[in-house]
Amino acid sequence: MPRTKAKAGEFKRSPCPVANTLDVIGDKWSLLVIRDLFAGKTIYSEFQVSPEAIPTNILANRLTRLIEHGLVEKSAYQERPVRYAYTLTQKGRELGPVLLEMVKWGEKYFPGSKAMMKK
Amino acid sequence: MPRTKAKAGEFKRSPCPVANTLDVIGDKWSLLVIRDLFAGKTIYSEFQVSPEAIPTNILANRLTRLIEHGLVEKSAYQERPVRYAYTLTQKGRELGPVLLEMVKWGEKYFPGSKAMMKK
DNA sequence: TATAGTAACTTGCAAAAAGCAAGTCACTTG
DNA sequence: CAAGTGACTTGCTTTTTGCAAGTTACTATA
Repeated sequence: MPRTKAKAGEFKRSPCPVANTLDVIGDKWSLLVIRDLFAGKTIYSEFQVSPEAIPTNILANRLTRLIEHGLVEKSAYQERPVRYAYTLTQKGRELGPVLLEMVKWGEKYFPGSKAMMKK
Repeated sequence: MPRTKAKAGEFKRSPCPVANTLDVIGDKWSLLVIRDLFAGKTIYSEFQVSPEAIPTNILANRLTRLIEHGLVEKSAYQERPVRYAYTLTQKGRELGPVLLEMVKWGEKYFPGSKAMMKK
């Protein structure tokens, strides 16, 4: 029997804001999806063609997780066939500074790497 | 046959600084160890008593990874018995701003969470 | 109308990483 | 010399990843 699905934020492993933040975005992929959203990408296939080549099942999983945590919204932008656009919520956009600091650090310590983020 | 051990930074999944940064600290635990180092912790047992209760094998693994990536240094601070102190390198300390932004975001979106980081 | 194509996922399964408990090693202390 | 302690390591089960193939709902073409 699968265990009961936990709602976003229901369990906390600690009272530390860093730990709580990591429980939402602490993995190899979530912040890359958010980076793409900042870069203006909105549809499934756009995320797939990023240079890191995220596996499709992981992408689907991360998008629903980000929605559950309230960082991303999904809305149909056309019918027949229905197509969805993913966009950042205010909560998601407020991760911009985190991303920005990672860009700075990454550009400094991985020479040759270069951000392509929109502001 | 186990595959050849990759040196830190040898392979890159993309030219993006965010992706490269995540390859170093993109998991649930690494930044918590770094947080503890910022908080002044230096020895193994101190990291273990943090509220998140990191499993001992994961702690050992993360410390060596952080050393391999040049974010942390290990030095004996006493002989008989030999005891080691872990400290941040300059490269590691420069992750401070990333941590700081996570603290801000976490404090905003996880009411009740409160940072205990030293500056 | 049948055939092919496409976007957006879902499913199945093997491999890698995480997590828990117990064990080891080098000492120190009573 | 028996017990204790800090710092890990090992073994094993569970969970998460990652790859590939399959599915669904349409559209476009012959």
